[in-house]
Amino acid sequence: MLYTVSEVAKILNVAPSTIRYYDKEGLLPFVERSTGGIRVFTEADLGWLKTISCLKNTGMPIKTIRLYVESAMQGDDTIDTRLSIIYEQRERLLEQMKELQLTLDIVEYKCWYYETAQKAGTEKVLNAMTLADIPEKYHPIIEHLHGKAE
Amino acid sequence: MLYTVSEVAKILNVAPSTIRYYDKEGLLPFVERSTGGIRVFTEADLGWLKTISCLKNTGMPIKTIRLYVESAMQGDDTIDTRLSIIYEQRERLLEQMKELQLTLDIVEYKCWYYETAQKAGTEKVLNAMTLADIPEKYHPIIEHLHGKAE
DNA sequence: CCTTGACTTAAAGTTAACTTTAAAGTGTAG
DNA sequence: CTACACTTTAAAGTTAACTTTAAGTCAAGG
Repeated sequence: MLYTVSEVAKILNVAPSTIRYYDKEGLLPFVERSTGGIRVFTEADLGWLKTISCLKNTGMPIKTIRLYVESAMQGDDTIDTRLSIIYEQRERLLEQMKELQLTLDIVEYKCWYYETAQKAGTEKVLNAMTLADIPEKYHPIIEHLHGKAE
Repeated sequence: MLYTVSEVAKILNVAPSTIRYYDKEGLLPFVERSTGGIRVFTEADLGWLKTISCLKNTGMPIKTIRLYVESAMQGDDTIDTRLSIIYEQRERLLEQMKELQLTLDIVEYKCWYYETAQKAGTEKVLNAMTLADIPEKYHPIIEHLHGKAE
């Protein structure tokens, strides 16, 4: 199965211009061209693009992705380089997981907060509460924010 | 306890100019000034800033944060608005969690891939492998990428 | 009082990641 | 063979989120 730029773009849910931009930035050195100069994507290319898309969506800058892809093109001499890029990315992902979890905790507290305010029709009921009135699972996050609940 | 711009910046691990930029963009309407016009942050302001920082770090655009903060300043009439902003953010966070988990799965597979290549000194051993030679836990991710392993 | 370091603003500059535009070429269906 | 949708490129434009600069103001120690 072979794909055009637009088909690949549709699968990855991005604009065709984005794919061309990635190519121009050296992220897709493996993509071949037809005799007329048109990009032809293979199934394997699509696998690469899915990986690239994931790395980009979780914050790896394009320059770093290029370094990784270029290394992979150069073969066995660059295994160490690629392994260390991947290790670093794993660290960053675990960091991001933690940040995401903290934000989710805050957001779930806010959900409870505004649902309570909505039922009462006012935030006053919440300002009047002490810690004892607030479900225990929200206590750590309130402590984290450390000021009054908003 | 009161704080200056630089102190707050240090606590949140950002540049002081970033805090001033957030203020200019209307993210900090609650921050008061000294008679001389210098920003004075309270403990409660810091709580706000931690929330804002989390929302921003998990991809909420500054315009949306402003909408949320401005609503909070307007009191009880905006409880519905704020609740829906928070619900939407929760959706986005759960989406991000999924994307992050997928990327982490890919990255862990790559760790195994390059560690194996490193031990052998070449990627050839991996190209020669069939699915049966690869630990089962990586099968779903290989299927997701669908092309050959890189 | 004066120095010094941190604060203030407005405005311009930077960077990353695209997107748009324009002009031209490709490939396929009728 | 021609029409037409889709592809190509280079170059310019856009947007978000800061950062830097410049010119000035504030506040605490000596």
